[in-house]
Amino acid sequence: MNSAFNEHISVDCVIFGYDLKSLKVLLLERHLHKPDGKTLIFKDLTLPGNHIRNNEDLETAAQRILFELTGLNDIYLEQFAVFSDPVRLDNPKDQKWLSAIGKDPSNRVITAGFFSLIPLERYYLKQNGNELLPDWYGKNPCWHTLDHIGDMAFDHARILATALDFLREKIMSKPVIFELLPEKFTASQFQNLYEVILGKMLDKRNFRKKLANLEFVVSLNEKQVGVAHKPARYYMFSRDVYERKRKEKFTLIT
Amino acid sequence: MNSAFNEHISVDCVIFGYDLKSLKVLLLERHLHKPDGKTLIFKDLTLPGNHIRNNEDLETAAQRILFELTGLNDIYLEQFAVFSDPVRLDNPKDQKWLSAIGKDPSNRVITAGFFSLIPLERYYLKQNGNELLPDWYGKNPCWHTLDHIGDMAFDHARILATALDFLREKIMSKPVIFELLPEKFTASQFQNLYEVILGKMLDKRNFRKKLANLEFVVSLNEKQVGVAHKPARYYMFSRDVYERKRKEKFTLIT
DNA sequence: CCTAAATAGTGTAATAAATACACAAACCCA
DNA sequence: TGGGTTTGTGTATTTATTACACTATTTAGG
Repeated sequence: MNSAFNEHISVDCVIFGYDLKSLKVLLLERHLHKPDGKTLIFKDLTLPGNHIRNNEDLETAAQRILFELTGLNDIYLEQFAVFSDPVRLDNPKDQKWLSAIGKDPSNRVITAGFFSLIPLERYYLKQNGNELLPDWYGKNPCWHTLDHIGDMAFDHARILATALDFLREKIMSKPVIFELLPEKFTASQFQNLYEVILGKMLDKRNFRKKLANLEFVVSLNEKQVGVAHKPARYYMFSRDVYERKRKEKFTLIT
Repeated sequence: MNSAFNEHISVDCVIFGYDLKSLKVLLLERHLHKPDGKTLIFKDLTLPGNHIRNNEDLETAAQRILFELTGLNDIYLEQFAVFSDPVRLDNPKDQKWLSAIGKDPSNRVITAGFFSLIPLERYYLKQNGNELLPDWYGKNPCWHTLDHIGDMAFDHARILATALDFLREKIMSKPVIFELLPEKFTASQFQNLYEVILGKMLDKRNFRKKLANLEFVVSLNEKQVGVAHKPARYYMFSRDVYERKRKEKFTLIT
């Protein structure tokens, strides 16, 4: 048991964030240059990922990657699927790229997809404090909105799509949505986040009625200041209350 | 790309069945004998599993195992988790066993857990038709109820427990429960299956009211015959109706 | 043939949640 | 002080949820 990389297994992280307007995902750039090191053959996007080490499990590997990229180590992380198509690395451009970086392009790699939710404000804090490598080994990490993402490496577009489906289902049954929000948030920000994830508008009054029934979303005696409109009340999520009050609903099937 | 086994990755199948009384899981026996081939060192239970082949993905490998074991190839199968603890094979008895069967006990193996639901009647049809190997290479496959399962190999007890949690969640949101029932079933059989999976009793009248509102569970004009009590009406699941009528409920969080 | 044993099948009243829908209130800025 | 902007609220209707107890239909057995 050592800490060398296991060449057969990798993890890829789909890291979501919310900037109070839209849902974002953190992606890296991949560049393939001609041997002269200058002429660009192609450029596309990848999910942050890496092979696992022989002494770590999948979750630990994903945590490692997240920490390297965001400086954060207490963020929401969950494995959501494994991608094991025997030909998942077999596109010509991916084969070229593997050869170029000195890997055996015929080596089979299976990857576990991890799903992570991060409060963007915490990322920006690290970034503004210069705690993050500005261009991360030339891979230039950037937050992308989900509607115009360019070409992606390997099967990463599929992994991303699967993660998004997973997110949509998850927010309906587990209180994970709060992992994307700042500690205190307004009802509108909360509603908007549901709307951007689900891709549909929700009725404001009915939404707030449901919100009022969520005992674990507690309303603070604090309002927005300095906004050019009626200031909104802040709410926060209480995990304590959630754990105590979660309802064991029996629903047959929905 | 060839069909040799990949020594790094395996799949393990948690195969559930329902005999109209209780929930069962299909397990194999593992025996370790002294080199004399007679004295038994230990005997325990394993989930059916195997390494994947280099030319198949995880799902295909799981299907292969299921087919070998049940003769069925159109049954419900879903990956539910990956087990990647670096020390998952490191219990002394497992190490001994790996050595005894000629494997390198220090080789790391990651396994994907698959979750399968099979209508027991179909299994018994195959079995009674002598289409199944009676003792399956000495591993004596048997359906076990979940309350008294003995010692299990590797981390298989944990995999099984995780699968059971997964099942409990899944039946509340997707129509998978019908995969365990015969084609036609009575309301009581249906309710009992929920009860044994969830481990709690449900109110009969309320259950039937919900059942009546499930448009995709259609009531047949057919009753039990030959039972020593009032014969019950049969129902069946209509996947067609389900696909057309499934409700897109918005629930915030439950 | 009558009875017992077993399970099926049904209704109501009270409470809680879901839906559709429109206008006044509070703040900043110019 | 008026205009722009976003917050925050209520009602009526329909639909689901819960708690709860008795009659009906069949076979088996004396």
